Amino acid sequence: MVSQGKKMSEEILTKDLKNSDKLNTNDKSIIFSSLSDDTKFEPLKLDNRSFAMSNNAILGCQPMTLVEGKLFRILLSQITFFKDEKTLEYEMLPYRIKVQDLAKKLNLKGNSLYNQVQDVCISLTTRHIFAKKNDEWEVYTLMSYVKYKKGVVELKLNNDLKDFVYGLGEYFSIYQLESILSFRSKHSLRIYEAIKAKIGQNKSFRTMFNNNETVHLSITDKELRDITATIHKYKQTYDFKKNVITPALKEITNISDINVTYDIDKNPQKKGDLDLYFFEISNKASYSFPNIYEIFKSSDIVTEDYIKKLLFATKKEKDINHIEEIRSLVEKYVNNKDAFDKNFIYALNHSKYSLTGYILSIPDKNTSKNPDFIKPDPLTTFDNDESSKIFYDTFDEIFNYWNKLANENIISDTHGIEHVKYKTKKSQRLLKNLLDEGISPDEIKKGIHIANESLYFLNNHNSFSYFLNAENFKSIMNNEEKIDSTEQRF
DNA sequence: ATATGGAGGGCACTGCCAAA
DNA sequence: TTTGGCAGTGCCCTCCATAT
Repeated sequence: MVSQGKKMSEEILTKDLKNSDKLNTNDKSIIFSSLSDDTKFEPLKLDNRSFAMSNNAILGCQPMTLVEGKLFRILLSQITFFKDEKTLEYEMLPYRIKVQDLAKKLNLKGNSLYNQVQDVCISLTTRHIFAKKNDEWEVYTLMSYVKYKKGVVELKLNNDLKDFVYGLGEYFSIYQLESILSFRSKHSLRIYEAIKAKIGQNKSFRTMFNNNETVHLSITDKELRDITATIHKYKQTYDFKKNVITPALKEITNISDINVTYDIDKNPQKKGDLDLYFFEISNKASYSFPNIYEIFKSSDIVTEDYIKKLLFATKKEKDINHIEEIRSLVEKYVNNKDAFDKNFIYALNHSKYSLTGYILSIPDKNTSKNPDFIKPDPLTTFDNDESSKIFYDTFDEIFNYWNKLANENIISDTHGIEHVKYKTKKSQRLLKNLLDEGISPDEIKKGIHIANESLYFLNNHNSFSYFLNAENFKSIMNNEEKIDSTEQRF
């Protein structure tokens, strides 16, 4: 079927998907010979982080299978940007992941996991996104390349996607990956995304949805067929409803955070109105999603990567230099859900100005433009003034020791004493947890010293708050933190 | 135009066995 | 033990014949 030799890789990349399952792709030494050992990469982390996609992309046409769609979204959820020093352009990093881990995430079963993963990765390179607006249209291929070597696949998204998928649209949508990966039908996935995007880009829909009110929106037949990539399929409308819309809405209602039903216009004024579907969407009250607060609540998840992603999604790449400040503010709010939701998300949605500057103005009610401004409450409570004083004295002692070491050593100037941002309520809360577990201030200072000595900070876990996290602290004290060369970042 | 009940092809999933 | 091949099963997706 496939000729042997150097032509093979070329053939695979240009092959029509229908034939890809018949390819003999076992000769990895030929196909992947160009993968060098020292290729830098960002490890693909398999958690439940959200991902962002512009509404232009969501409402466009994405013809691909269910598994391909899931893999694409896993990749989107893991995007990390780096700045090319020469061109000053931002590029998306390639990802590497063990085949086993990827198969697990994609819920692939059976024993030929390597072939299944290989097949879906290769077929993804043949896929594209298509968006049309009036008489303009755009098509993007998804992948730059896919490589495999020694149990690890390396995937790189097409760098041009960063504008289309991430930045171009005024609106973007954030979803939790977990729900997306649960769908068993590709139509469910796409219709769900479209509904969320349409709610997200309309202010009154958004408000109603967040207030658990029922949202009514209409989608034309044409639009729905674009979204589901069924424009030339299901010529009988009834079939389309029966086999696409109805099952998809059923699955969405069963699995996701929303309930959806639909109806058609029973009394059309004009003939064209026959093509209109009316969707009725309600928020499942018990399900808090998608929620940036939840994402940021854990210090383990407030990563630079995620903030970068939000910045790109809101076209605020310039603010990347202020990630630490943003993170600091997040930490300040992190125990106050109302303040966080109202203030931070407001800033995110009103990114007319510099996002950083705008967010940083929020703590001052006088300068905040947010009409619903909520001043965050004190985050730590004590029985009496005396216990409060003892705690804050202890905190100052630890904090000053941290800064003393930072000033004397070469850790990083971001830990210098001028950066009082680390003296946040969150840090205080974390310290309180440590003290409550019976760990003495002296032991904590010893931990700072050990961390400082042990190259720990080189492994990107270099914030005061991270250090004070009980779990992280214990692992440092037990010397469990190891520098793994396969997990270095740029 | 709406509704019913499929066929059939392929996708997703599973288990068994062989090979390395 | 890990990985790959393969066949069987059931579901997803699409299309169609027929009836109301």
